[in-house]
Amino acid sequence: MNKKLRQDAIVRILETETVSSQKSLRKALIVKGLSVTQATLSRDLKELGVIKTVDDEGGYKYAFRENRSAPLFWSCEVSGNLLVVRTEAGMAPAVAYRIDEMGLAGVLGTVAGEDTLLAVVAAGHDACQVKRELGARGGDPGSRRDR
Amino acid sequence: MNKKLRQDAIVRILETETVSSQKSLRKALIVKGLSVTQATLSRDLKELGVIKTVDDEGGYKYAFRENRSAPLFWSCEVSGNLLVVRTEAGMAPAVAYRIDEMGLAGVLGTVAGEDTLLAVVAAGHDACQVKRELGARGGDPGSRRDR
DNA sequence: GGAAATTGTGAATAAAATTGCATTCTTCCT
DNA sequence: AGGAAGAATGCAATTTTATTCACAATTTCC
Repeated sequence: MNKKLRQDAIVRILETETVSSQKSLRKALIVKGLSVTQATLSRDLKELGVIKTVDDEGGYKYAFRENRSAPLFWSCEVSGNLLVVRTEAGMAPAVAYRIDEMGLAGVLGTVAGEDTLLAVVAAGHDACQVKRELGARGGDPGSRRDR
Repeated sequence: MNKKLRQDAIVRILETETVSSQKSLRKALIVKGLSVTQATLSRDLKELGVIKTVDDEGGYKYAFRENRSAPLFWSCEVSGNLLVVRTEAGMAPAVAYRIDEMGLAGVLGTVAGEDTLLAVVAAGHDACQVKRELGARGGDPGSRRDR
């Protein structure tokens, strides 16, 4: 029952050392007292989303899958004819710009603070519908998950 | 000497189809009239920065390496005690925020427009040095290159 | 122009990764 | 506790990928 433990160790190793094969990763784990077969590593790496990439100039190197297309914003709530969109600190203006660019039907305009922006929905348009539109194009699927 | 041609074909194939092994990629190429060996594919893929990732739930899939950590800004020039940083449209405030966060020695503060920001360098500090510091942490290495 | 280096490629082979299967642990239920 | 169901893992076989070697084609330099 040391799967979690082992995978954590793998993450730590990949974060610090440069590993270019499952064989050498296995060696590194054994040093840490974790004995596994290469087969298990293959499964672990797949599970962890670890991929073999090209190390600038030369060899291969295991690394984490890039934060798959980072979400544009963190959340979006409706209040009356307003959409309240929360973003990463400092990103609100940029996100507002993006939303403007989208040209979503029903969005009259946006105003951005630092980490929050408001999008004003035109009368006769359903703010919730707009929210859905927006969500489909870049909302955070689930909560934050980086590495 | 159809290397370029072949690699272009590979790119096109990977963009449209889902490929999970070099063998099947080879088959796809042969269909297009391009005959190559797996060995060459291995080399091409490495060269193109194509990696084997995990296709959401289940199998493997070849894909392009993520735009390796997109550059924070496009350019940065020095004028006297000012750094003029150009960014993607709408991103200047966000980038300014990031630069503030970095806490670079010698940067007194930043002012952001839409796609340009100024960083004011304190007297007694070398703006060029600051620029270098900054460049090391997110400038665009060469020009834009997405896919 | 021609020798020398560089580049591109396939065939063969080595190395690495994945998978099927059997076995061992874990959980959960009754 | 007893035991079934499921998860985890090793081992072995297989598949897939990377690399080595040899040579042909191309480019680069006198």
